[in-house]
Amino acid sequence: MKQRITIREVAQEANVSPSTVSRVINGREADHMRPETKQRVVDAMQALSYTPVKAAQQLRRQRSQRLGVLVPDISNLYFALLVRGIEAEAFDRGFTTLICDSDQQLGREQRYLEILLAEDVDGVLFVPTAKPNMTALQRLVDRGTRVIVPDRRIANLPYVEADNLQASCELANHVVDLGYRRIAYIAGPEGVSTADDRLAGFLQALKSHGVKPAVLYHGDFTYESGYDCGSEILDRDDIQAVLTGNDLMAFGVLRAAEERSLSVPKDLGVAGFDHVPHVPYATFLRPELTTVEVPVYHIGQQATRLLLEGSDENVIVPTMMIRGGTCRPMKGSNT
Amino acid sequence: MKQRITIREVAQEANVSPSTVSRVINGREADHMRPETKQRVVDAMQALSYTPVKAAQQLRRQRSQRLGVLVPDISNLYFALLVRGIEAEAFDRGFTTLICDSDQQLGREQRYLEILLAEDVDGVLFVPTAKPNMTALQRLVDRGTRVIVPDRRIANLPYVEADNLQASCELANHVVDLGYRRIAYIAGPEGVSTADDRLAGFLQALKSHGVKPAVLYHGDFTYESGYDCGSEILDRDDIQAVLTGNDLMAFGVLRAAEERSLSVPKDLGVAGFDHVPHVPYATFLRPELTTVEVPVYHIGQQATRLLLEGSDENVIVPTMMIRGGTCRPMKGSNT
DNA sequence: GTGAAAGCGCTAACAC
DNA sequence: GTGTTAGCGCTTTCAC
Repeated sequence: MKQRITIREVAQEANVSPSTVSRVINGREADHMRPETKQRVVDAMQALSYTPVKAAQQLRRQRSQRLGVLVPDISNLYFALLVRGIEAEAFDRGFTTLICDSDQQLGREQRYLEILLAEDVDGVLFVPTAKPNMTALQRLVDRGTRVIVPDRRIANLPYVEADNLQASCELANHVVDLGYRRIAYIAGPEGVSTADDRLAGFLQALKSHGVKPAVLYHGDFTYESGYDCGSEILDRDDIQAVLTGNDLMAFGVLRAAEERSLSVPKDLGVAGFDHVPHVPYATFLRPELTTVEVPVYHIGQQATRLLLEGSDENVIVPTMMIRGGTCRPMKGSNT
Repeated sequence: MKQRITIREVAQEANVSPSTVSRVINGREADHMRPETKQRVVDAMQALSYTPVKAAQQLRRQRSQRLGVLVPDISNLYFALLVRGIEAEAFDRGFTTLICDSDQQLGREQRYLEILLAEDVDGVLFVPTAKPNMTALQRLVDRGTRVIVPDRRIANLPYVEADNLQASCELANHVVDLGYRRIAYIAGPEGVSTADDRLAGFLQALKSHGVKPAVLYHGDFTYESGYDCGSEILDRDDIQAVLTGNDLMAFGVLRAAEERSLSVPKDLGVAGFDHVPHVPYATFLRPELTTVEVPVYHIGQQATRLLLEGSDENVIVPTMMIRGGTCRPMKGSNT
């Protein structure tokens, strides 16, 4: 267990003072440093394979070059892709990311917000589970930590999200245009902006066509809730199409349809939202789902960029409608 | 932007010295602390909603209570589940995790190993992309950082993995028992122990039955490589079954089969390995795949446990064979 | 039982 | 241009 190399030893090796080494580390050669001095330092660092100790830098600088990321479930592909977008952008800008998984539990979420506070992160990307815990969040904000909300809207925090309302509206329009009239909807959990917006878009589209929603359920974005609500809906026996707040619930509906020997889309129309399983093998899903693609990776990148650039603006990213394996861009998606 | 609360202010508020506060923070009341003193401190911490600054603790203690996790791709469900297992176990033990995504690039992997060194993590869970970068790794080990390898074997580092060889062998036996004889295999990338072991198990099984592998390809665990190799294999027109090193490549083969109007399993047998898409909607994959379930989440937990308990033993976890929606435990899986 | 004091490794005034 | 010095917030001997 080798002893750790400090800035002093590098200084000694290079025959300079610690501050000079520090200047090199921090690219402070702008203050007219003699090139040969710098070279000596660089060589010494190399020779000793020196790496500055982050904790010491952090303590001194009062900045960590570290971002906190708090998501409900990282093994949910939706969030995994979001995290990858964040991570990629942060890495490019020399930041590391502290990724935290609240596992959908408010207790853990709260605990993690406290940890992020103690960890002294320079910024936080926070995707709340449901109703976020405001007190813990407030303490972060009060300390001057910038917080941004990817894929959601809460409180007065800046956000980056897809235009869920608009996209959901277009999707519903499409379904009505296809001739479906007795349409059921399974929304996501109330209070989550993505769920609320998608529901609102659906309702708006139907209203504009003078069609009344046949029945409305609230699920919780899980496969199981889609299956449960779907089962109840299909037992009514008069529904022509079911739309859902996300793809996972739509899969639950498909399962319920299959159990009733309903063929999709012949006997029943089904549409989801978010197009998460855009992994290659999604092409093997039978039947293929009509849905809207939400560019989560891009949302992650964008949010990180805004966070690090200190911008406070809100951003809406474009979506794409997916049907029968073909995509057509939606309004405003020429970016 | 409120000013950060320090241990001194807590001390002042509680009318004690900083050292006493520190003793409370670190549960040092074992050194016979007067209960009322402790209470005063606790109250003061509460009142000021004080959180110790991690960087300072870390600098002083020379330990970070932080684990580094380096994986090839976190949006790959396989690794996402692994990471969740790690994260859950670490969280329970009061450790935070620094999750790093090498994006399959050796350069990034190297860079991240250096970052983890500087971050002063107490341990590293490292899933190398392919041939790991030994120099960077060595520096970590030399510094006394414990490194464990989940789901893989490299160098002389302790590891936790499934018995890929045994499971692959049983799977291949099953396929032969079903009557298939002209069997092709698409292995994962050479040098990755999971890929090598699965290939070895396959070969061993066939040998024991006196069956010669019809043809052997090496893919790289991606869907595309499965599709490419699968296409070439199926163009030969004499293959009865294709086995692959992981599920993703098997999906590529399914796609190739579909394009040739081959029905699975009627015209062609296909089996994968790892059973990653065990999300609910995997039940909608058509056709359903025969495969082996690798308990990655559990591997992550186990590895973290061993890492934190300072154990150097290697662990093999049991697997499960999946066919037609039913599971039967494999040899030794009574754990 | 509790306090005083000395740093952990680094950066940033301020000297010179 | 480069060195000296004083901490960042905490833990941990060592006193008493």
